[in-house]
Amino acid sequence: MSGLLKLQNSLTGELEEFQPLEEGKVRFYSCGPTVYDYFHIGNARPFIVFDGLRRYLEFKGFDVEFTQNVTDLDDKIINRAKEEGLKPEELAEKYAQAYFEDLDSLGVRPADNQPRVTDYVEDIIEYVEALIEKGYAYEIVGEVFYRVREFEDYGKLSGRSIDDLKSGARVEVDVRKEDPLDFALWKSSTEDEPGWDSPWGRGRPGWHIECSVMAQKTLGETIDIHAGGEDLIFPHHENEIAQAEARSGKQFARYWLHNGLLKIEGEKMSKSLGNFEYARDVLRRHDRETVRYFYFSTHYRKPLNFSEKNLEDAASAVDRVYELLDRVDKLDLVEGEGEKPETPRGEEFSAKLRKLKEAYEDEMDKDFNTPGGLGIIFEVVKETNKFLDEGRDEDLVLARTAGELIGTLGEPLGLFQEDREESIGGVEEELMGLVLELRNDLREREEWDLADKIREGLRKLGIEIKDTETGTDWRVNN
RNA sequence: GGCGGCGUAGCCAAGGGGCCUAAGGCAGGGGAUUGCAAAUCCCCCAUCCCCGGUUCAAAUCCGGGCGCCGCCUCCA
Repeated sequence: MSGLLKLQNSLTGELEEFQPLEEGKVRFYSCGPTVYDYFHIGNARPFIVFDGLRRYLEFKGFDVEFTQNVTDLDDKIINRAKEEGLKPEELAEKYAQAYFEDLDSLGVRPADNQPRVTDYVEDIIEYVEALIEKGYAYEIVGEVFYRVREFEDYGKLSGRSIDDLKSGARVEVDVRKEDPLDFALWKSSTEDEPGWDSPWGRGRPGWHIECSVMAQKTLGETIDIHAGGEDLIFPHHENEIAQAEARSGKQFARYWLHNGLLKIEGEKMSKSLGNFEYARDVLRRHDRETVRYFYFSTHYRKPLNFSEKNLEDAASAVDRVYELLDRVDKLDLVEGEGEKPETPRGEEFSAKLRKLKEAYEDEMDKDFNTPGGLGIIFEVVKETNKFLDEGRDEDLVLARTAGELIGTLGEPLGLFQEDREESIGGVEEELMGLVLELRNDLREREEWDLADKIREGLRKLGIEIKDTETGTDWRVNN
């Protein structure tokens, strides 16, 4: 019987035990991108982190239905399309494609539902009509606004009152609105802007409505988890709550989760500041597991500083695990043998593995504490190395159990899942075999100078070799 | 100005009243192993931002500083 997962709920500000509305089934919505550009490495944080949480929920045995929207209709898209000389829908399609590619490169599993705003315009119109009917929205010459004062709980997520907001408001006042804080549900479109016919004339949805609609359409009126970057708390998520709860009269999302922002040189990474780097560019320098490790090495709610040094450290850390996994593979252990330890040291090792697995879950259950979980994985690595250093006996197969455990514990993080066997293949592969064979002949004759010269030469070519009890291994460094 | 958060080793980062004589990773130093490397193992490397207070006991709670960050405007 595993423990209960606890999550820090932004709505209550407390660490709460996670219980889905329906036993065993989790309805999970995470804010997706507006596809007007490639996403940057800061945008990637929620994608990776909540992909991780989704996987961990499954690890815990939940059936998870996961929705992540694609906002393919927005003013930013319209503006960007003009710059690139494309139609808005062409531009959106281009970057939606890129988004899926980049997610795949990052090892993010596709969501179960990936609704696009343009497919939900009819639903949005109906939704807005319902809000008008209930008195939560009003039309002014072709535009519809949400009546913030009408929604009693307005501000409950971001912890502010309407009056606080007004005093600090930097919003330019639209004189037509009843209240400066009222926000657009529907905007009118000019001839050259994308538009749909509606009861209020030709227009398009406002900024926040799409998430409420698509979340509820795909997952139901009350969802379990709603997640996104902490910069979305206000106004985006606050407005989503206002729309959704006004319409359904029910709680919209039971657990609100927010990830901390990625910083670069101490400042938030953002498109408007221009201090960002595209995820796809980072992936040219670092492999996906390095990038994932980097994100999971800090708790998801905390700010995280992006730097090349941090990524390099992450790469070294990931390598340490693969060294061990590789070491286990090289043992050529037979499948299906040795489930039960036969020696005292085997017993002991086995018991340690069981304890570490529990410890991992204990850590991860504390608000998805991935740094804690990673710490445990490294303890498995150390224990297994020690176990192997002690020598070979009939319990050696337990090393395979340990290797599998690392795969199991790494799965929610999308780490340690790769088969890192180098196979550059073909002639090169055979050439390497020949070179190493020759070098080993030299070593046998104790012609160290020549053997070392070969090693050094290979190193300069980016090929690292190491001599082990079982032969000489090599790998290409990028 | 309002609201929220953060400050732990050279760097990254868990811990959140006693099991902390503070996990884990990276880097560094010493040792074992090795022909030498690499990998691995062992050892070393932190008065937990400052000042007060509560308590038998505080990195952990409270108060006050100082510093940093986010939101209040499109933003993950």
